[in-house]
Amino acid sequence: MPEGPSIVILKEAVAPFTEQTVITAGGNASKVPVEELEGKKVRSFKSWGKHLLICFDDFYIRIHLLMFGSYRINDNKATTPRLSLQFAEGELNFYTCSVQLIRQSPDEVYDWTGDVMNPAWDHKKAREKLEAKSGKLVCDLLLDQDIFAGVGNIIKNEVLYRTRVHPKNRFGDLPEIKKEELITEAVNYAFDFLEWKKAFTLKNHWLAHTKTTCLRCHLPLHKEYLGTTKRRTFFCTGCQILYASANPVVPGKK
DNA sequence: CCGGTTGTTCAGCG
DNA sequence: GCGCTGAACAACCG
Repeated sequence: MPEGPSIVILKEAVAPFTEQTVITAGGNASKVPVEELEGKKVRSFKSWGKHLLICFDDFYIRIHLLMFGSYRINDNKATTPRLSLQFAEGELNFYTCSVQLIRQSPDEVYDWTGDVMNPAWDHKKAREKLEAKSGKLVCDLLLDQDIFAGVGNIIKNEVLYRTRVHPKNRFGDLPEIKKEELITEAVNYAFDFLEWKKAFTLKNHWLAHTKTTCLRCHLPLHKEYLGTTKRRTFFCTGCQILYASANPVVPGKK
């Protein structure tokens, strides 16, 4: 469930527990001293990219749902939660996720301007970070959480399709207008994703992700595992342009 | 029933 | 000590 917009939905769903005191805390997140949460008040819920932050006075809990994480609000599953918080009026359960207790303020840890869902998102800074990594492939850069925190594999595929950019372009080889579009559409698509996910219609809106035919060209879509992390990538070689490289990669050389 | 995945971390290597 | 890569991990869907 976990790209940035899904975490925003989670953050909104748990907001009613703000300023509530944890009565009992449990779970099998062995590294987290859960008993320390008991009797403490949740001051706020924040999100950064794919992280949900449960903020207390002197520390915060960082939840990352990874690929298979799930949660239940005022409900539970048969399995042991990684983290369970019981309040006077309800409970919060997180399963199969990464849980960390961090004794810092989120402001000391996170660059809010790098989160595509955050009002503090800074397009210009993203552009600078991209220029600094301009030799890398756009399919990798969109997944780079230091640049586009919250963007995941679905958003990556859809943004590349929308902007008609071939995933194997190096950022530096894109024309100026495409460089800008890539950044703009990463944010636009993330917010479209949010609205569609809330309406339970997200999948209906996929144009490339999991698709086999290009809606624009009616050509078969390619499915390849691309980039340093070899993630599933859907693209059309008819309308997603691979721009000529100013500095071609020499085979056998980096 | 099995294969595949909306993701990250870390060990091991050069 | 670094940067890179591949393995490991996980649960649910089709």
